[in-house]
Amino acid sequence: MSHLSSSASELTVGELSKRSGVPASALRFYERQGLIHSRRTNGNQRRYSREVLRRVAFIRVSQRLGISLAAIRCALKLLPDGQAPTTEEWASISHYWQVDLNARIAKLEGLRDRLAECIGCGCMSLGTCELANPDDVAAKHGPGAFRL
Amino acid sequence: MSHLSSSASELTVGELSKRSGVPASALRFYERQGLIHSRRTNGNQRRYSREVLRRVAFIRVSQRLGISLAAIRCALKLLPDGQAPTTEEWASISHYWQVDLNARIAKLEGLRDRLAECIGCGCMSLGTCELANPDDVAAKHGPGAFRL
DNA sequence: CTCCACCTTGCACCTTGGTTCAAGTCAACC
DNA sequence: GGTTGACTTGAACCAAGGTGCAAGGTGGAG
Repeated sequence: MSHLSSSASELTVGELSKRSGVPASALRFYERQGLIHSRRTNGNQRRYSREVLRRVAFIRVSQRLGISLAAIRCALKLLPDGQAPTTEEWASISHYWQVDLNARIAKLEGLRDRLAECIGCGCMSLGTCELANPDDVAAKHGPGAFRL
Repeated sequence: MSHLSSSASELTVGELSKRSGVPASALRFYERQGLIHSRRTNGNQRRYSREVLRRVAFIRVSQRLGISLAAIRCALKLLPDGQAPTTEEWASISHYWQVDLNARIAKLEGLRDRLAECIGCGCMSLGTCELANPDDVAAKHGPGAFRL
């Protein structure tokens, strides 16, 4: 057996790193940001419970979808304390992520279509072009995705 | 007449800022990044030729499409020295931007669809989920056609 | 008890796209 | 020539999402 048991009920940060594929520095960062939590040993070392593994998986999947850590933190706050999401909770949060993805897709499609028009008109005239004059000034505030 | 002529053939940074709607600090930044250029007066002040106005418009439209300044700089390097893009050149560059937009849209759609599958399966299991394994690492040596 | 791998902390640094500030200079008008 | 607003520079700072390092502490095996 190895030196820090790999079958213990709790994980060290290094073990969590290996098993999740996430660098330990990132895990410490997530903890500072309040996305995951750990217990401390007498000697001040982190010990993670097994459900944190699922929590980290959730975080990485969400990030891969382009969700910010701030929004992920908001989502995780909706879950029971320190628990990994159940299947139903995961499905419910994923629904928000889907709405967000669809909104981003729609936005890009809108831009693409306006660009197509714009190529035809060759405008670039700063006063008249829709692309040059972003009307939707409000679109850039808050933690973006996830305004509940 | 105002203090710095607003009808001169060259523009000061403040005039360019007002006419383009881009903060002077951003214009200086673009110049440091090599996206726009200026002549200097004896007293070391910037003077922009009028075509820079169109160049800045091009930059802002491109940014609005989600193109990075680095990519915009590459695009602008394809143009004649210090000239604003002609209509044809603008159309030709815009085609690249369209390809880029379509690629981003396709990527988001792929993620959305995989998320939809994933919600059904409730996997989150780190070893088998496609969303959790961006590089297809797990897909190769798994039990065959089993996906998700 | 020793050894050594692993852990702890804080701090500095990276990228992108800028903003803000302080100190000093230029140019136009009177 | 003097006033005043616009201009110049570098440096510091912001957000996000981390990485890397140095100095020192922990903990399990032998």
